[in-house]
Amino acid sequence: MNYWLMKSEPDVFGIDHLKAMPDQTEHWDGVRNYQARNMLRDQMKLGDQVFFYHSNCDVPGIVGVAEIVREGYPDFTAFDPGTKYHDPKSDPEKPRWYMVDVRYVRHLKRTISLKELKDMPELEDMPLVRKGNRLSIMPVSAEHWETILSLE
DNA sequence: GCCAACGTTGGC
DNA sequence: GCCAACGTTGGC
Repeated sequence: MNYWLMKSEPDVFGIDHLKAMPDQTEHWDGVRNYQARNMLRDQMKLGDQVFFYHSNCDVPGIVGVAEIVREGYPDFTAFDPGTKYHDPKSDPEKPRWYMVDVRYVRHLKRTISLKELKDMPELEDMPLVRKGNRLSIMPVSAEHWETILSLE
């Protein structure tokens, strides 16, 4: 079992949106970064646990837990000329972008803010708190996962 | 709204 | 293959 962190802007698609979806499940579309794509396509496995992170908001931080319920498959929004995620270079025969399906598990009892995470010496190796890291999907070690949950 | 950090693009 | 220009992310 692997652990992950996935960022989303609550104004666009927050954890409450996920919870409100049918089956509390949604496909995680729109990732247009190769490093993140490789994780979606190759590494995320059924049952993997995910921290749901809110970015670009008043209090950026981890707000809940989700899990992977479908492994990587082509991100069809790349094929749709009508959407902002359209990428003419992604060919349905040879898709460039991938996504997974994610299901809501629970809210944390409280938001664990980015600031709080940055203040934890145990988490200084976490990519999330390192300067300039803009990846929207990143792996979380089992140790960091437990440390973060212990803050709840 | 600003801007640092980073990724991508494309001319050469 | 280099690198300048440009676009995006995301904290503040």
